[in-house]
Amino acid sequence: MDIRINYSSGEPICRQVCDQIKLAVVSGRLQAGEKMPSIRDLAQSLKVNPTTVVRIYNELAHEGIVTVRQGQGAFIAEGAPQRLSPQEVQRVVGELARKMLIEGLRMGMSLTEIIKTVRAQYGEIEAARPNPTERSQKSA
Amino acid sequence: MDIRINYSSGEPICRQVCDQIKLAVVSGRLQAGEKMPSIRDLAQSLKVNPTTVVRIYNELAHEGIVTVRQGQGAFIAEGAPQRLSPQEVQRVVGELARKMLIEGLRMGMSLTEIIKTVRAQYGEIEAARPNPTERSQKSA
Amino acid sequence: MDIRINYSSGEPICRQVCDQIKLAVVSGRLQAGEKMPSIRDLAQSLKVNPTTVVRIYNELAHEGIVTVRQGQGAFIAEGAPQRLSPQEVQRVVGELARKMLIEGLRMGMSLTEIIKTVRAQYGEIEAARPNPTERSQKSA
Amino acid sequence: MDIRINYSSGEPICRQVCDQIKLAVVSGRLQAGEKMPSIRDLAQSLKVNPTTVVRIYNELAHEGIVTVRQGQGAFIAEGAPQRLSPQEVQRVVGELARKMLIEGLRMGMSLTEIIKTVRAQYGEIEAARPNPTERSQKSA
DNA sequence: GTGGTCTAGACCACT
DNA sequence: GTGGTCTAGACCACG
Repeated sequence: MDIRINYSSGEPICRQVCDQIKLAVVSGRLQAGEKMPSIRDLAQSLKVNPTTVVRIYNELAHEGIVTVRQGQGAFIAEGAPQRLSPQEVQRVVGELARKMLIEGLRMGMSLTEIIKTVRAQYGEIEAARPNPTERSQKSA
Repeated sequence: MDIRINYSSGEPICRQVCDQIKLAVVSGRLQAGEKMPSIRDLAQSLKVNPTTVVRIYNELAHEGIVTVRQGQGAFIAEGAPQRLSPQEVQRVVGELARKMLIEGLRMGMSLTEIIKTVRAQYGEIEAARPNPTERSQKSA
Repeated sequence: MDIRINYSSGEPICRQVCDQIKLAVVSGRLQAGEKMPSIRDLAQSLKVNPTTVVRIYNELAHEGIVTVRQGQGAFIAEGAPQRLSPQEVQRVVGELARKMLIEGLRMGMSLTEIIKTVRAQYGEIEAARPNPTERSQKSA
Repeated sequence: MDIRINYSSGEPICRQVCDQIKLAVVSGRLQAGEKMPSIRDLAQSLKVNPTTVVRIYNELAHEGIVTVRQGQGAFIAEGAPQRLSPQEVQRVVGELARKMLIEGLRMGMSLTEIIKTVRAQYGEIEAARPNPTERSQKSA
């Protein structure tokens, strides 16, 4: 799964792990229907308490990212189509955008530079996406 | 000061206030050298605990945004509030951009829509900025 | 708060408590903005573990029923307008309706009787609603 | 048998299957005396663990919906599957109605809309019922 | 004082 | 085996 935890960042472990799993889903590294490690296995590999993983899977299930099947395990959910209303989506992303802008502008970046950074991050997410049909192409 | 607190967002109050003060600085509403309200005044106007304001001023001082002069109060710092190296700036903003992208993409937005949202938020920030060509006007 | 827990029903404690709080909210017994008991207090009065109450408040916050303010406590949320899309609402209620119908029909009730039961339950919820302006009227 | 399992709803599989069999009984698709599939057949067609089917038949037998005859298999029970007193029936359905109402009202639906949803669900159940005037037709 | 997170370990239901 | 819930108690951040 390649999840890395920064124990000294102050950010809660469960948030870190959730974010990395979300990223893996968005970038396509985790495909819909794919089975997640069991709570006990993931807890062991991350060296955290099983109940912490329980919370992680719970939160992801709440957000519609994984679905949990009793006795079988957790699985990446099939495309979660619009659980939230479009206004909510807009509001959530708008808030994150504002936060990013405040920090960037405060530290002297221009809007253009910030958007360039956004595009660069998007490129990284896309680059992580497995492209099974064109694996050998490097700079397409 | 026009600081608005969202008590129900789950985001710590001190963080909200810090962010809005930073925003006021980058948008030019607060000019270098300007005096900040006293701790007890700000606490009263924001209806928060004075110790919370203490923490806010401490954090802002730590980030180089205000300077506290013993017995005189807190002032917006003169120097550019840019303590971090360009790489650090890039890293911080990049991280915020990634979080925004992950949420937006996950909820079905395209890169184009997300960037549109960023521009819209930037517009709102700019709208709050006092018009630089009419600096000398006091009560416009 | 008048919350009663049935320890032998097999239904999880947190679900029971959540349901009763939701009921109190829709019936108006708990008003928007009202303060909930602190985690420790509620835990003590319900004689459950504080972490169980943490889970309860967490879930209610996730559903937009309460808002939690760090260091201040939990409060009934101001009217949560349409967090879910109308289709989701329809789906959720439809599922609950179907379940009720299956049980009722299986046990020999007619659609008419079932709907009568629904109306009766609605009456009970309404009856529990505090009516501050017409308190003395009995059978209005 | 036309049983559909929603693996991602979080509801236990055994409960889902039980409910659908009950539904088939009340809607007349399964007639009294009719033979149920063998445990291993049903397990295979539903792609679930045989022990899950064992539990399902046990639960249905316990509720008086099927009767298990040693060495012959399970059959839909002859007598009306009404074990509970009218008061009990009222209580069970009332509880389900209340839960439905709480969710619906909380999400902004009116009583009228909720009852409309109930009728719509009833319509779907009726649509699945084989036409009683054409009972003798086998392959209609 | 408030809630948030994490650990540790128990017991249960489901597959 | 799987996840779900609950208890017990620690430590931290926020107000």
